[in-house]
Amino acid sequence: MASKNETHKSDDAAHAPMKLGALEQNVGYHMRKSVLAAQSSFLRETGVKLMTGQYSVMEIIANNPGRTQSAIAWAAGLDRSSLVPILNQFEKNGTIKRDPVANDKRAYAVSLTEKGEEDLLELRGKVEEMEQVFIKGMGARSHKQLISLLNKFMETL
Amino acid sequence: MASKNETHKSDDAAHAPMKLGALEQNVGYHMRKSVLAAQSSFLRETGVKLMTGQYSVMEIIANNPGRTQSAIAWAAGLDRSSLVPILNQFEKNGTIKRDPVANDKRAYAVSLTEKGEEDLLELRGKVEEMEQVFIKGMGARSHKQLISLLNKFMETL
DNA sequence: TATTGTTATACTCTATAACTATA
DNA sequence: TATAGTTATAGAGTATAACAATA
Repeated sequence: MASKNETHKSDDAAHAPMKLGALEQNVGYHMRKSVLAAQSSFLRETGVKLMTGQYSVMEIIANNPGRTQSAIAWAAGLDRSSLVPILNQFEKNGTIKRDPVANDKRAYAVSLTEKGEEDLLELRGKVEEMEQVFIKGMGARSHKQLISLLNKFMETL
Repeated sequence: MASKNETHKSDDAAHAPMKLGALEQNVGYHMRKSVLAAQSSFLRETGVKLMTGQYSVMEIIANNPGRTQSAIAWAAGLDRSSLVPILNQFEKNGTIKRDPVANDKRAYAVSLTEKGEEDLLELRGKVEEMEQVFIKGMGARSHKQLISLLNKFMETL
């Protein structure tokens, strides 16, 4: 940020009384704001600047070792082509490996390396620490309910 | 998307059985996925490709006419500099105008033009149509609760 | 000195289309 | 013909730093 008055942490007197109108009942607005706030909060607390979705991709690979890139992209909600640079970076870092698939020479079986497993453990620790802040802040019940309602929301799309 | 098997609308047999592991209890993952899904869903239904936050900025201006760019940026969760190209575009389209401020020659009082009001009305109609799909899909009670929980979530940050 | 708006710049994230090598 | 991965390319969307004008 270029100045200090633009974070939502401090509601500056000069800005605070802003009306939202129709935005107030708009799920998209609240979700977008929550995501942005959560991202900068995570960066602030952990110092880790996550490439959006990087952690998600790692968890998906960890939980589904040996799957193809297409399957991973699908699970992450990304295009095949969008996953390529992410996996290239991971491979370069020694986080993942691409093994040949038995009966299909076009595809790769993607999995975490040992280093990848270690990296994930560390990253997951930080993510879960953050999650605990949320859980304590809003209550375990609300936290659980929020996830449940987000899933319900996605089902309507 | 480059192929048809990567949308979450169709859960293709080849991809469907993917485990999420720790992601399952991760609010950020679910929020991010919801936002992405909602965006592409809005594009699919309305054909309107909204610059992220464009609608939000219009509503903020409409509900707080005459405020400065800094105040608007703050309310939208953006940096001052990030708002400039958005407002330039709006000004070029004849959506907003920048008037001088009485006692401060540095600042502009931003407001919608008549055309801007009309544009917003049309856009708001489409957004509210989409919102009705959500409300019908998940139930008015859950919809309201989701917004409430998102606000609660943001307070923890 | 501090603030408003702006510019210049750069980086992240994502997609589309076309290519290659297989199937 | 169709699919898996890749490349080349482009376009949002955002931020930081530095600047001119003004406070």
